[in-house]
Amino acid sequence: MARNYWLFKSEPDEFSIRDLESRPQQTESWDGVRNYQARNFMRDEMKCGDLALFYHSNCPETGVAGVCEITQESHPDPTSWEKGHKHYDEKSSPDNPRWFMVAVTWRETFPRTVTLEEIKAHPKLQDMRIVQRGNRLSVTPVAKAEFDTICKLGRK
DNA sequence: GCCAACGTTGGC
DNA sequence: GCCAACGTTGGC
Repeated sequence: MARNYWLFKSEPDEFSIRDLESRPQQTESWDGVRNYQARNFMRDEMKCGDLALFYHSNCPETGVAGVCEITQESHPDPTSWEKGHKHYDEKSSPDNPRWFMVAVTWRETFPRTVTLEEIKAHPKLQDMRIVQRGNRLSVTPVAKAEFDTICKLGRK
């Protein structure tokens, strides 16, 4: 089975690729996703071994900062039933979880960020959801060719 | 900080 | 099931 490719958005003030790199085993649960489409991608389609672009949003240099790998497939997100948690949802419970998360492991931080501006200007990256107006999904699928193109840009 | 775009909620 | 109101996202 071919692996799939993804893009994960995160505000670096909250959680950056450097944060992931410095976690134990360089691994962290991607909790807090509260959007059904993004949840369904994680729950139904992500497999161990899939690779993901780590995108920094809402910051001085928005763009792809590196790569991580899905190392644990989806399971219920316990922060969803933790009262007082920022992402608490009263309709989610251990018996009937509404939200799911995967775990990701750091793979590389690019020597330079591939900026949104650059992605928007690149002829091969025009179909990426990140360049489409008003796109707010925090987890999106990416084509292998797009993934490879971005890695090439980030590594040089 | 602004504001357009979007997803969700809830009254009807 | 419609849709207006609302809250959030995220580029700028």
